[in-house]
Amino acid sequence: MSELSNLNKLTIDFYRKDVLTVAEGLLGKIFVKAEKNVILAGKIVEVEAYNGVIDEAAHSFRGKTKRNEVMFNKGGLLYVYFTYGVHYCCNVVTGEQDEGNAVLIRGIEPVSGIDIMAGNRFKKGSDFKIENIANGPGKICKAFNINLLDNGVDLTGDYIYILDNVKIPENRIVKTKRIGITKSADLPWRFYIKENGFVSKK
DNA sequence: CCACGGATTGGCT
DNA sequence: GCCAATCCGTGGA
Repeated sequence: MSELSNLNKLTIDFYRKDVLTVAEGLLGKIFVKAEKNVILAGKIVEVEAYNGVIDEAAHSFRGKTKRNEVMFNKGGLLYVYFTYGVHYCCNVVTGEQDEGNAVLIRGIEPVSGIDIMAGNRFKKGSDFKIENIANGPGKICKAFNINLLDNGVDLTGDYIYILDNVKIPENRIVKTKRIGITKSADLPWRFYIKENGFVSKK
């Protein structure tokens, strides 16, 4: 992969597309959180698409609420939600106003600020595997220190953003059913990079 | 009002 | 493999 400084930030055009197109397109891109003194960054290796119109598993399916209102904006925002009373998960809002579409980020391969992310995830001094830092949606938010304060952040800004990178070829992408849901469970809307060790589950 | 379960994770049996 | 953690949205009484 190129140096991060050589990569361009994804622009609004990327996000205002169909949710499945954006989901697949996000694979291989570099998710970045620029904190005061450190850059946290990693390659997106696993995602799931959620559609507010035809997908009962989407938070937006039953209409706008305080929790999910960010999902109904135009694409290009970060949607963060709190679940199981314990974890945060982060999503990329896609498409047009009031569609309620978003892509859940489920797996990230750490690239920069790895020691900081490990510190966010594990007790100081404990042994860990780099593969286990951000191989799951809750783990990603812990590693990147993302919470409800970051809900609605503009991804075209300078705080949390995504860098363009080489497109993952179609034959390197695995498409399967989504994980951990019971409604609309058969939709093949999970995408991950084949044989990548930072995917949450096989 | 109350009960239930969720786009999860990690610890313990 | 099982289950607690622990908040909040949803649905039924």
